[in-house]
Parts: sequence; structure tokens; C-alpha cells
Amino acid sequence: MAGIREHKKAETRRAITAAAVELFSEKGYEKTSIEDIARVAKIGKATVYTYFSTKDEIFLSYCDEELEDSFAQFKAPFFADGKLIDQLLEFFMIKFRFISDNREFGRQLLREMVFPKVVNERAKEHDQRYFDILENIFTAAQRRGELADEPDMFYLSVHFFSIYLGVLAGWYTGYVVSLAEVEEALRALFTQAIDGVGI
Amino acid sequence: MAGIREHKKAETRRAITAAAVELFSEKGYEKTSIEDIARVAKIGKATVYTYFSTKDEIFLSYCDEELEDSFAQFKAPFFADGKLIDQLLEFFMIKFRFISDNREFGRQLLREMVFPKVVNERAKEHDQRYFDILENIFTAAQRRGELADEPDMFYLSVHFFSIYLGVLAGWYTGYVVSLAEVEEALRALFTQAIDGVGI
DNA sequence: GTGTAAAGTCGAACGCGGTCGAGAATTATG
DNA sequence: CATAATTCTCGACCGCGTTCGACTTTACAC
Repeated sequence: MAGIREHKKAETRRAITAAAVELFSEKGYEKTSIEDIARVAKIGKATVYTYFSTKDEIFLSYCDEELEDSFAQFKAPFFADGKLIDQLLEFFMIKFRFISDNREFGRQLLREMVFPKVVNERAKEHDQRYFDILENIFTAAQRRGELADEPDMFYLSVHFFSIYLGVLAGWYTGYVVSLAEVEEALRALFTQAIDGVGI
Repeated sequence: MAGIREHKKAETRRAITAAAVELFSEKGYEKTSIEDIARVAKIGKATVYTYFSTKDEIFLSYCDEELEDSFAQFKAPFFADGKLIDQLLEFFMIKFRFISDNREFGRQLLREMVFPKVVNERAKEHDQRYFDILENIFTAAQRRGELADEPDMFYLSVHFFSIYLGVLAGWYTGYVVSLAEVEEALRALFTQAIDGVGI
């Protein structure tokens, strides 16, 4: 009967994550203490560390849940038609709205995802899901003759992702402020990338 | 005789910065405590907070010193000739070598500069210095006929900076590992940006 | 069952970033 | 000078993330 322990562990883990989601959403990351989480999850403070090794890790688990929700917005039919640049804008603006929905949460999340302390395989799987969507967009664009032949899908994705990252940085550092400005900047830069800046 | 206090304050500030430079370089940011800094600077722990309001701020002051050194590497003659892509590569590889010189320090610095907690005017002045260098590179390239007429210097800078940022993210997340791979990725993406990915 | 190893739990304690408040040093006033 | 007003200093303390170690529960062999 080796199931009791396992079952309890899974349940406790869920309790911690649920408590974290509740408290982070309510009070934010910084104002939520491990003790708060433990209290809500009805366990001892130290027990939290049997399931997560740092507070950051709890945060990432929380992010997973939130991101999972946001993925739901990327439905394939959404991208069935439209020009490449419009589809890219749509895609990245969904992502941006998710981030800008809670500026501080987004900042914390981006810091962790863009400049992580350690290389993280789970994060790569996550990236892959985004790259897959982008690849679909690019493949469709190529079929319509909007892209050069045999483009390198990986570098293509990285290129547009980088621009998105740059604009996000501009948003956090104060170069662009409103949603409209973000969209304008993305459009200008995507156009540059598609047309090329050289002669 | 209102000078004594002022003089002492300036001296104390220098002592703190010097202690921080010494300790951060030796043990790294996280392993250096405020108490350590105070001890080396020969002042009380609380006194540190008369000069800097958070540990992050001390770190940024430390960064300023380091970055100032790194600026010295960008001498104008350096960029006198060569094709656009080679000059861009040279510029960003200098920056990358500076970051990769101490991975953890670079990570902390980038987190603070790319996704800062609050909008920071001093950081913008700092960016401006980089943008000025890039603008010189672009102007020269245009004179040689490598760029389209009347390019938007700002978006041009942001574009290449974004790509650099994306590659840095790739380095921290483990997609590219060696210096050579970083250079290869930068070259591929810069080429894409110059030539355009569209037909 | 019973004893023992392994795994899980949690209150107490540690380290560190940051604040407080009382006293010391400097400046201003006359 | 004398003394009041202002500014600076720092040991003590707080809160919180994380670790320790003693105690409890479960798993398993016989």
C-alpha cells in the first residue's frame, strides 16, 4: 500500500500551489510571505521547502498556471488569414496584454524567463510552444509567398521574439508607455525586419 | 566653515563604493552582505543607508564604474572602415564579452537594466551613449550606400539592440553556449535584419 | 504484530536586508 | 564662546527566506 504517502504529497503540493495562486493574485509576490502560504495551505512553514526549494520556484509554478490560461487565447483559426505582419502583431499583442495586465507580475516573470539563474529545460518546452505557433504563422506566410524560400524557422522566430523583447524592455524602461505606442513600435520594427534595413 | 561635513560625506560615499567594488568583484553580489561592506568601509551598517537606499542601488553604482571602464573600448577609429555587419558585430561582441566575463554579475545587471523596477533617467542617459555610437555606425554605413535613404536612427538602433538582447537571453537560457555560437547567432540575425526576411 | 529504516513534518533558529531612535558631531545664532 | 538647531552615526531590532534537527508517520522485512 505505497499509495498513501504519494497521494498525500500530491495533495499537499496542490494545496501550496493553490494558496500561492490565491495570495499572489491578492497581495502580490513580495507581500506574500512563505508563512502566509503555509498558513493558508494548513502546513508548517518548513514543510513548504519539501515541495519547493525557493520562493521563486513557487512563483514559477504560479506562472505556469497563469500562462496555461493565456495559451488558451491562441486558437489556430485565429490565424487562418491576414497578412504576416498583422498576424505577428496579433500574436505578440496578446502576449503583451497578458504581461501589461499586471506590470509588476510581468516584470518578475520576464526577469525569471529571460535571464534565469540556471538553465531550465521546462522553460525551453514552454518556449517551444510559442515557437510552434510562430512556425505556423511563418509557414502560412511562405505558402502565400510573403517569405523568402526555405527560411530558417528558428532564426525567424528568434528575430521577431527579440523585437518583442526589445519593445518590452522599452516599456519597462519608459520609452514607450501606452498600449498604442507599443503596437506602433512593434509594427515599425516588424516592418523593418520583413523589408530589411539595407538597400 | 560648512565644508567639513560635505567633505566627509563625499569621502564616506567613496569608501562605500570602493568597498562594494572590492567585495562584489571578489565574492559576488549575493555573497556580499551590507555588513561586509560597512566593515570594509569602516562605518556602521546603518550608515550605509544614509548614502544608498537599497543594496541594489549600491550595485548600480558599482555597475556605473564597471561600465565606464568598458566604454573606453569604444574608440571611434575602431569603426572607421569595414562593412556594416562587421562593425555591428564588433560593437555587440565587445558588449557581450563584458557581460560574459562574469555571468552572474551580467545577469544581475541585465535584469536591472532591461526590466527595472522604476523608470530611471540615469539609465536612459546611459542608453543614449550606446545609441550615439550605433548612430555613428549607421551614418557611416549610409554614406557608403549600405542603408536605405533617411533611415529612422532610433528604430534602427532599437532593432539591432533587440537582437542583441534576444541572443543574450538565448545565452542565459542555454540555447547558445560558446562565444563562437553567440557570434554566429548575431551574424545570422543581423544579416536577416539587413536583408529582410520578406521576398 | 513488532522492530527498524526511510521519509515527512515543523518549531526554532540563523543570516541578511532594511528601519528606528537615541546619542554624537557639526553648524547657526547672538 | 555658549547654546540651540540640525544633521550624521550606528547598535539594536524587525521581518522574512531559508536551514536545522528533533520528532512523527509510513513502509517493509520477518
